[in-house]
Amino acid sequence: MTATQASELCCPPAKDQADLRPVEGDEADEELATLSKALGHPARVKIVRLLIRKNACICGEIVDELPLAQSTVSQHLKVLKDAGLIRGDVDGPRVCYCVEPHALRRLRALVGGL
Amino acid sequence: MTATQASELCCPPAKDQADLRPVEGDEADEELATLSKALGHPARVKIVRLLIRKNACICGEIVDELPLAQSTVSQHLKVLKDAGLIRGDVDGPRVCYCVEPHALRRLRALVGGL
DNA sequence: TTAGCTCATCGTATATCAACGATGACTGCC
DNA sequence: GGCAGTCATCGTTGATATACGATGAGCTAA
Repeated sequence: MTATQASELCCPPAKDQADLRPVEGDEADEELATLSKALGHPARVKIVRLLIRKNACICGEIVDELPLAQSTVSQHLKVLKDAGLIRGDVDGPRVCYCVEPHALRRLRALVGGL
Repeated sequence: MTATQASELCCPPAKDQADLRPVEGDEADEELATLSKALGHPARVKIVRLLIRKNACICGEIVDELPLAQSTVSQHLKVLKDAGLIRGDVDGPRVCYCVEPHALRRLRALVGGL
């Protein structure tokens, strides 16, 4: 791997433990709304896809892939992080972003529960 | 059925034809963002659930179920309708709302495609 | 026709979002 | 220490979103 490629710095194999929280009720509604809102912008959808496709991604790589300023991308990353959809691990001067697989599973469960 | 209950006025059995559109690419990203954005508010999640649970629903019933003004609910319904998630059929002085099953399936496919 | 009911739309106020450039914090290298 | 690179945050601007009351449009029944 090269220095400009994200690696296994973050994103551990993610032990698959079941999520036993209900997919209905007020809390589930809030959760689904929060996750949906985070995905409610094309740029953020693209970011999530990018992170999935490359498994992990340095912030700079994401900026290169999108027609947006670095500060704007950083803002979108913050929205996704606040929603729990992605994680950012500091790697020296860089930050390695990756998706939170359990959050994605949770979203699928909530949407499937509709 | 009583006058205050939604019936089979709208929501036909919905013939199950497969959706062949891709779950990736720019168009899919826009679509997922649009649908997600529409679900990105707790009140709208509750509305969708209500419509699913009752199969269909008169606008007034929805207003009764939510702690929001009628005009606000109407606005949320418009957002959901514009996103294609629900449909509203006029029934005399009332409007019968119901979910668009294919839109829900499409959302599941798009989220599943992540 | 009139009255009443249901719902959409308008107008408005406040809050949040989305985008950018500029700046600051932090790291690693010389 | 000083410098370059990477990314987050700040400050700002314009656009949307959210909520409400008030009003209007359309139907039904009297």
